[in-house]
Amino acid sequence: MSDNPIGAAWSDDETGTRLDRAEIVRVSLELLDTQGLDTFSMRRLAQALNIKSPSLYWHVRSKEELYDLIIDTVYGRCALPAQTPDWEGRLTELALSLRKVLLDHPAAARLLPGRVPAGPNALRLADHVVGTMRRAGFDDTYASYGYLILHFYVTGFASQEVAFGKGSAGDVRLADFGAFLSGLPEERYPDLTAVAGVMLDGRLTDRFAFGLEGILARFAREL
Amino acid sequence: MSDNPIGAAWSDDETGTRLDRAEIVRVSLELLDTQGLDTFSMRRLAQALNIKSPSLYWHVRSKEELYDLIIDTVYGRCALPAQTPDWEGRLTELALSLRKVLLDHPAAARLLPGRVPAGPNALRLADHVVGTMRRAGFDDTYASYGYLILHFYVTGFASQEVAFGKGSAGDVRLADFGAFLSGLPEERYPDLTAVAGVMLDGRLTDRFAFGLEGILARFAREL
DNA sequence: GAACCTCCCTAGCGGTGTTCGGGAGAAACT
DNA sequence: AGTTTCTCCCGAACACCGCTAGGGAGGTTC
Repeated sequence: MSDNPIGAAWSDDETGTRLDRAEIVRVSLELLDTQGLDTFSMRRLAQALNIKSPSLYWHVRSKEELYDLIIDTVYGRCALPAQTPDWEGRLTELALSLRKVLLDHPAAARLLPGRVPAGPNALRLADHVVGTMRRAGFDDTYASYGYLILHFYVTGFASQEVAFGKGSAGDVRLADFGAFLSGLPEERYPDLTAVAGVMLDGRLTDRFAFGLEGILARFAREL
Repeated sequence: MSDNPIGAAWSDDETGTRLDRAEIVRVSLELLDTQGLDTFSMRRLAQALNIKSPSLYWHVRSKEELYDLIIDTVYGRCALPAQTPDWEGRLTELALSLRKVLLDHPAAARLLPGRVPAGPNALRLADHVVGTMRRAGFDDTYASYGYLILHFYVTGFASQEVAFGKGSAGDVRLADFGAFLSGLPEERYPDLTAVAGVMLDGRLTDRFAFGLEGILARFAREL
């Protein structure tokens, strides 16, 4: 009956596809991307799935578990770079692409802090980082350093970025914050107000890469 | 009547002190430190203050505003380092002490991500960072780089740290996470499981300082 | 004495995550 | 074929949440 074009059309329009965790996460992410985190609730999610909210708890233990699933799905959208001997370049590429994925789903990125990334996709990513560093010559201690510091840096940076408001070009803009700083009393915050202007036109990608470069260079010194 | 020893004793025990925003924030922080963020609510806070929850809204516009006040109070506990020509040392000291302050109030630190630090204490800190870098010879662009990157790094790191659970010595322990990693299937995450052991005994302060060192060194190259 | 201001109250609205018990329908076993 | 079991969804309800409206007691100011 799935060959039936009518049935197929119906199942496309009316979400006749069987409901499972993957579908729940998919719709959740869609809802988060379009409506934001603040209005997200189990009842709204259920409504989007043509279901009542208690039914969700058959598939998911709690809202927290759902959040974990959502986050790991986002992690899964981050492609692992190809295996090249240039460990520094690979880690840079990985960090940049993970940040980009997180910024593509700012509402989901807000879920990140306060959560330990223990899903399969996050672990696969962690394993890749550790493996890259070990194969580059780092011992186990520094390899674990590398994973933790990079993880903290990327997720911390990204989650802070979304706090400043997302811009149109996929890059966060500091316009509002810059304007706010400009309006501060000059005598109390002389240096802040002085640099408020240049904060306006900053591309955070550059600053992210700048700090990342420093961290990786610090690791390179230990080789 | 405040001279009356009986009245004084009563006002000590029964919190007869006048209620203002500072007192509200003080009790909020106390509640957060002892009970955690998850059980914190306006009703519970009101109960701890011997009032009913609607009365809070006379002093505070919303729960979000209260959170802002709490966070800025925590920022206020971070002492600014003395003015020395060693900008790198000063910023290191500042970053370390800010992180320590945040980890001293883990529940409050969880409020940090998703929030722009616009309170007076946070701004004073920002001004100090920017001023330090400008006086060290950085131009306005790099000074604003410095503030943003350091802010993102410190707050991101700290808020991620509390997610991994706080240890007794004021330093976060990764014991649980390390044990979790050890239990993973070796064939799927070969490198992660291999380094799970050394993750156990890691002091996150060292890793925090390690990454910080790299970031600051990257800035030093631009001088 | 009247008007105002400060600060707290009761009552209640609309929402939340979550649990409980049940029930319809498909599947599996006897 | 009948019975049991399993899957998945539902209605009702609980306890709690942030927050608002309206009011009232007590002090301060004209």
